[in-house]
Amino acid sequence: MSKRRRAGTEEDKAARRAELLAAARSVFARKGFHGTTIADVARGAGASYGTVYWYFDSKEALFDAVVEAEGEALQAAVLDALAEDPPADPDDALAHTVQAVFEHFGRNHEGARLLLRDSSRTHFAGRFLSGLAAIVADGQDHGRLRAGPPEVIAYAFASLVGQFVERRLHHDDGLTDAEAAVFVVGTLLDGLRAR
Amino acid sequence: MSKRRRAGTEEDKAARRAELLAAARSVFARKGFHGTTIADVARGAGASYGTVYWYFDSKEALFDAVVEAEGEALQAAVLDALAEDPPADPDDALAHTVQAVFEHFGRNHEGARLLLRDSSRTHFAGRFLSGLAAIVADGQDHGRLRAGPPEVIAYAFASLVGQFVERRLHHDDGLTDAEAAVFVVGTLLDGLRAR
Amino acid sequence: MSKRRRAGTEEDKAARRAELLAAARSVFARKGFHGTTIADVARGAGASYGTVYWYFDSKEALFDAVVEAEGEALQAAVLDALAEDPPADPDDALAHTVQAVFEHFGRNHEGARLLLRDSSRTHFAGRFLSGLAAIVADGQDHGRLRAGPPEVIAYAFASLVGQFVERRLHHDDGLTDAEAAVFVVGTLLDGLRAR
Amino acid sequence: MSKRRRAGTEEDKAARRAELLAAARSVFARKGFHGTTIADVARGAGASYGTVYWYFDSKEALFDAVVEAEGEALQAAVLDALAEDPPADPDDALAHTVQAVFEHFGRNHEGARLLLRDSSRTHFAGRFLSGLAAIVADGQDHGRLRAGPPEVIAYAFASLVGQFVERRLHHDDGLTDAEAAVFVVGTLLDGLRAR
DNA sequence: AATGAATGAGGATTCATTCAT
DNA sequence: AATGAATGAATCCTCATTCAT
Repeated sequence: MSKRRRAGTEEDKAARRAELLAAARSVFARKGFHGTTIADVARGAGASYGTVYWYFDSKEALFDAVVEAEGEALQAAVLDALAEDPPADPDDALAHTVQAVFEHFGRNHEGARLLLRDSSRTHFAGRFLSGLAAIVADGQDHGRLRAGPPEVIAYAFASLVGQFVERRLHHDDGLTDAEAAVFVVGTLLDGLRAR
Repeated sequence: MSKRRRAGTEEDKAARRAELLAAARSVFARKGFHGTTIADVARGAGASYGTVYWYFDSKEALFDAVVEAEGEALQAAVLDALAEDPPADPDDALAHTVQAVFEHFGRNHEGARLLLRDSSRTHFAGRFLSGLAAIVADGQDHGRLRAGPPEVIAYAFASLVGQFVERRLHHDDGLTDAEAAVFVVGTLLDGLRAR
Repeated sequence: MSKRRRAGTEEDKAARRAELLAAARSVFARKGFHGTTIADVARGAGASYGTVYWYFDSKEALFDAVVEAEGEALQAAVLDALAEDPPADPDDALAHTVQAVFEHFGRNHEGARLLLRDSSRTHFAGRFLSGLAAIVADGQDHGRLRAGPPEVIAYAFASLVGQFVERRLHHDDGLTDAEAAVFVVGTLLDGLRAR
Repeated sequence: MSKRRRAGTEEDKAARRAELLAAARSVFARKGFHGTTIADVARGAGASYGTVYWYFDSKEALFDAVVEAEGEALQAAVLDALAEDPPADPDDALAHTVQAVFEHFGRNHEGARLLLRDSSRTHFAGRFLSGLAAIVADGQDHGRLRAGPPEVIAYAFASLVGQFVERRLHHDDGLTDAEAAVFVVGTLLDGLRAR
């Protein structure tokens, strides 16, 4: 009578987890953490109420897993982009990275929303910053970037990226994100290169 | 069990409202919209449960009133600062404004949190942006600011301000906000001024 | 500052009570007992919150007073009608009475609703029944009405009246209440007169 | 503190729903819609607070379900009675039907109260009237019933039934409902048959 | 007499989480 | 593994009533 799913090998288990994660991703992105109920997620995954708790300890843990995965996807996207079109010099790396992030989020609104709303919960920036700071430091050492605390500069770029992505999620008017991004980030870079 | 408060003249009423607002401000800043309960606010104001509803129609309305007040405080702070130390030329105005915002939030962490967390609810940025955009446009007309869409540039500054204020709320390490702000905003300005 | 009403002679006091009663009547008729709040009544009377409690002990007492007044108005209307057009013989009295009730409620929808909705609270019928039963008994003694318990017969008439008035409150289609009433009550009378 | 109930097969689920419905029926009948709390119902069913909401969407929905069931029970009772003792001729059908209703409610005070109090909420009459009107029309066509709008006549009978049932709920003095009903409805019928 | 602020006990509803099956 | 019924704490909001002024 009850719609049990197939018995389940190891892969099945992983697949089920992935389904739940996907459903959660979609709902969290759409409704935010507080607006999402476990029931939403279960329904979205075609799973049953308690199943969510078989795979995740709590709503919190589920959210964290979703954000974790999203962060990894972003990182992979950036690495891919850099591998495909390697930056010529250190401070080019900064521009390329930022560009890659914009592009990733341009293709992936759900991910963007996920990492940016409930930001007090995601601490997304943190993950991203150290990498960016390293790039900045490298640019300062070997490129033409002005001196200054790398984490602060990295934070500035991350902020611009985050906010411009968010901007795109809200109004679609005016110039594209991509264009806005190029302009603003370029301007900040110019400032850094100045003198 | 409970002592009734003085019945109240007009001033008393305003005072009571202010007390509730202050309590709400504090709790909302600390716990966010969802994390805050009406009971928290009432307790914080030394008032009784239903009293909150005598002064405000709903939790939502209370939150809006708090945010509204906070926005006005910010605006006043900026105007004061500009009046006290009038900018010499148009693109100085931009720097002064941004500086004033940083300083206001530096003195007023609660306000910062209020306007920045639950940002999807506050729509704080919106109010701020048009003013900033006007300043940018002016700087482009009469100052030395590079051409480019003023709203986008304004958005960039607002983003930096917002994120750096938020940054300060989280980690107190490294250089001061003020310093960070001066550095980053200065850098962006330099970029704008660059040829 | 506070909009005190004129100081108040005895008549003023009575007038105030009447205002409150009128407001209450209107609101209770429209929203029923549970749907009505003291605030509604106060607002309707242009009075202040606590004033209601100066004149009435409780919501319940207020409601009772309204119903009481309404019952008296009905009684007066019926007496008036009978005085103006005195029934020729005892079982005519029954028809006239019922007719008068219909007409009164036809002119006075609010009153009808008041006495008929929340009927478990109004016990309206009770007041009306004894009078009606007396008329029936008289009709049995001196008219052509069939034998049978007068209270039961009275109750039957009251029921028909009440329900047909209520019917009118709900749908305005088909034949008029007056017509329907004449028909049905006439039919019942015919039955009573039969053999 | 609380023992969880058996988890439940399909039948268990239906049984639980039935328990809740029964409890609700009893409480609603006793206290009316407004007087009933969800907690009352839960307690009455030996269930927990939220369980009510597992089976019903809202208090309103619960009430509707109760009324629905009650209406069906009445209908079934009438059909049974007519099947068991088929009316000889068309206007007998009217008497039998009315009689069956009286008897059903005589056995089932809770049901009566349910369908008659909060009547603005139950719209019970509506369901009943069309059937009755058909019977009346038939009686006019093939029986000895006087001409006149069938819905109005049906409404009259329904009113009498309803009010007499309600009467019995309030005072138990004098002659039985059954007797009263027979008398009054018989009288109305006599009127209809007259000439 | 009148006011209206203050109180606080409800009451409906939601939802994360548990657990028997 | 999976189900989904059961739980009950938590929360928003309403409103009759009181009472200091």
